[in-house]
Amino acid sequence: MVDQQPTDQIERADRILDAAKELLLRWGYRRATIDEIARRAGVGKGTVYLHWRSREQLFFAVGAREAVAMLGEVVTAMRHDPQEIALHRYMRRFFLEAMSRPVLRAIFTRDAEVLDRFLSSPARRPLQSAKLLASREYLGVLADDGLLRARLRPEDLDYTLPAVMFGFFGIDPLLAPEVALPLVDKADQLADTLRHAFEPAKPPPPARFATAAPRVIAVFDRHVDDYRRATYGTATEKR
Amino acid sequence: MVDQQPTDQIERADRILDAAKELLLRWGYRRATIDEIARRAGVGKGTVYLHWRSREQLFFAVGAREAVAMLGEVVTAMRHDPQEIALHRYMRRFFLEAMSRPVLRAIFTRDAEVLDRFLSSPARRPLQSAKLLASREYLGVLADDGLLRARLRPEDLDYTLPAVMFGFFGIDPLLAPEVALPLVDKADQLADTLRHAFEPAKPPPPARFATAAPRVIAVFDRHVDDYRRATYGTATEKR
DNA sequence: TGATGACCAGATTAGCGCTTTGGTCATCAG
DNA sequence: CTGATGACCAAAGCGCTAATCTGGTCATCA
Repeated sequence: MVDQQPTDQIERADRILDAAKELLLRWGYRRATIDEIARRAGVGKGTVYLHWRSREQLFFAVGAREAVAMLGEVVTAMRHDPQEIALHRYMRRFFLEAMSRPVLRAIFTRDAEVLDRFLSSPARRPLQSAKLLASREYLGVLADDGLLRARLRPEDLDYTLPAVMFGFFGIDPLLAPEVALPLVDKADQLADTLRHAFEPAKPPPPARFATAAPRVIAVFDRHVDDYRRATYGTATEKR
Repeated sequence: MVDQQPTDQIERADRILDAAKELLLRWGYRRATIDEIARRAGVGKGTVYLHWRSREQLFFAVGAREAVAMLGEVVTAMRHDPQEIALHRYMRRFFLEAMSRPVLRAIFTRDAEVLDRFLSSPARRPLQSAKLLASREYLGVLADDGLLRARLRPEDLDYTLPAVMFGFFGIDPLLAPEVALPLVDKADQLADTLRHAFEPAKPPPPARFATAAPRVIAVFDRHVDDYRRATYGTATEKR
């Protein structure tokens, strides 16, 4: 921990992030101005720039904070039941969590109404990266412990897994309304698809999950830290 | 066959469609004007409207003609080797064919540069419909002949299959350049994914494909007819 | 010393003629 | 008489300018 931030700084950052999130969801990225965000957070505009380098970074932080919350749920579930580390279980939860959080849903469904030009902003990329979805380290642990299909190398998933996930996140507006499914059913379909496509045909013994779980959890804990730093960490950084 | 069109009418329609396709690919939907299309096809503007009700319908016909060509290849392959009717083989070919034909590639990758506001035109929908992708009838035949995974009903695929396909068609611009794959490798990944996700774990005996092939081919022949009619058929229809 | 908001340049929007274009139909050629 | 045409029209699109807004800075202040 190099530069732990004082609590009141974190609190102020949270107030600003709350205001930014609120305005983002109500008015969309374009109309959520720094002036209005600062006003609602009860701080001066300059103060916002004491926390984040730019408007883009501020909104990235909004997403990063949501990612922290989501991954927190994921890790909690994994601690409670090691089988949750299975790719299809993780992705099922990821899908449900992401779709239930308006900010993350906007990001993962690429909602142009909400995100507007933030969609094509480089600052958004880390929020949709392979790291957030399923990092190499995570997939490496699964592969090492026989939790992926035989002859499936982790790098095969670099292309294929994002393709499938992107499909499930984005397909809705393209389907006729009569094909609509409850969210949970979509998540189940996704889980089924991933399990058959990428996991061993016969379910691995529970012991194998127990073995792998600590390492998986360590990986995710690290990711959570990364995103938490990205949320608050720019304030004291040098330019 | 109610109103078979004279050959010279078909030829003229093809000339117009050629010009429309050329301009669509070179200039994009927005700038491909009816005037210029008519000029290049060597006909008066009014003549275009003797074939299609509107500009949108004309461009739909451009896509429908491509679909006919693509499905023609598919059917030919199926006649040559009954195993081609397998979902993963069909979709592999579909993906490769669609990605190799500029018009279809623009449609399936939702290329905004080329399609512009044709993207949100209702006339485009039948070109991306479940029918073109994998009709209920086709999936029904597969299910009846044991070519789908046990306990997988065709209607389960209504949502899931388009989701996966859409993902593979659309993921490219979202991935880091270093993850880029040759087209054929993407098609192979897609085929692998679909086979494991939706087909029986042990490959069905060849005889089963031979049995099912004629019915599958009949289904596709019907779809080809539908799209062919959609390509040329509006000329003599009443308003 | 940390917070602020007046300030500025550059980007965005609104207003407004001018041009382009999808679609029609009176006219004409064969 | 039939099928093809292009002049024509309303409406949408475009380019231009002036006026407004907003991200980001920094001198000033509590």
